[in-house]
Amino acid sequence: MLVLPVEEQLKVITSGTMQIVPLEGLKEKLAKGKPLTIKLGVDPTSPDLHLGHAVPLRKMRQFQDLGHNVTLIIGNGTALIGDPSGRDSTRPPLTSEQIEVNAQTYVEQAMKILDPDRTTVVHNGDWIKPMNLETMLSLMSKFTVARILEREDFSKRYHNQQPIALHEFIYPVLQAYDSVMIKADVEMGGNDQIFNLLAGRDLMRDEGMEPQIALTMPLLEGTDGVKKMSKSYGNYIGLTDEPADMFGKIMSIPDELVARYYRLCSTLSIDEIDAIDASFEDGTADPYALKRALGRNIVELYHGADKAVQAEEAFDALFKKHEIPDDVAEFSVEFVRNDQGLVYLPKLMVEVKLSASAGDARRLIDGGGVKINGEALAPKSYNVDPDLLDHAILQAGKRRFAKLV
RNA sequence: GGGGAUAUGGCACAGCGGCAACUGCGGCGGACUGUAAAUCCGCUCCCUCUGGGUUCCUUGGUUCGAGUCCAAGUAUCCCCA
Repeated sequence: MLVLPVEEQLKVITSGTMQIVPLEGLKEKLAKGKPLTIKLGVDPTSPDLHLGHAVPLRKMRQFQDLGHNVTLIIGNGTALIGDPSGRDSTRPPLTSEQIEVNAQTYVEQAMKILDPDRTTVVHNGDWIKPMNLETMLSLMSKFTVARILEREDFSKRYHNQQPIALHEFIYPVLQAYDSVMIKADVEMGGNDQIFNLLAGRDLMRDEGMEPQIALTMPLLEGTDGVKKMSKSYGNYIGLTDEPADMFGKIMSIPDELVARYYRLCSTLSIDEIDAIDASFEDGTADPYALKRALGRNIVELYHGADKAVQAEEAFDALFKKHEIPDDVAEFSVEFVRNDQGLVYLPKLMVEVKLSASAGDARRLIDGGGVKINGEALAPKSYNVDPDLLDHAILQAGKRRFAKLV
């Protein structure tokens, strides 16, 4: 299976990667001609994966396609700490049950990208939880506080006078220990993981093993085009997002990000991606067409070809023709009439989840952002005739709908 | 263990004792568009609202009135041990 020469493999492996430390070491490992063990550790802190999580997963898939093996480490042990990487505050702890549930959905979603036949899934709680204090202390003695404090996220928190809890310091130590346990050849991670990955190298060397190669992928920017994709920023594209939603979110990324998304998220070949890159470079690219094609590609990857076509059609209907989508969420509500027999709309909008509060709904109406059956409401028209609302479709802004039944 | 500093709405940063609280970012809505970017306008604690209610770490106190003053507590950071 492993027939490709080292240089050919490197072309695939280096596409889109941020750092490979050290590159020479990777070449040496590849030159042995044996399948390597590629490690990715994941903390099941959130049950939903997004395209940002998919970036390293896709790189792993490329490794698999080159004939290498992947070990996915479910961090049910390390999750007790919560990875401080890139964080500006301590993570809230999770319960074991939450972690189990999250881990399961994580693997389910990851397998949309990975090749299950070449993937091994292990739980680091298996060796972390039974660890005794002696082993623990011996591990911790291999790292110094100054070294750990070098990390940007820690030193930043330190200088910003934000708290760092003691247990957060041992996260990199435990992650490094995982590499020892599974004898990783390459550990992957987001670029914010570089410190943890290098800690793995140190510890492996300490244990007399050949140190792993650290390979990092860039952090994918979210739909706002600025901040890294993250659920808490609300700029994420979830792997389980509905096809139409996923397509729409991809369409809303800034043009500058299209080439990058192709590189990090699409299934196109390296050559095709290089060509797209080049077209952006020399200004011959058609960003709109390329973005649509990107949307199709990504939706197809996670939902299949049929859904991708439907998603694109639904997008056109909604945003080019301004049609009301046919899968609007339905609500059966009782109309509460006032003395004049009218219905107070703001309250109703809260009930059908179009608005967070009545006051918010009132402001939306005043701003001209509320429509009933496609008709915009005049400012201050908070009380409406119930006949108008009968089986009506309410719309808040451009994309939020609710159907009354 | 001793000394000092800080604590304001999603974030950042203001706030002579009369404030639902300056400003920036973010977010939402509208116009323009390719649901992009840029630009312009409006909104951004809750409430059927020309008004009412509840806020500025917590609890007490001073005061006609406190985010603003006092006391205690809590949390974080800094210096010393």
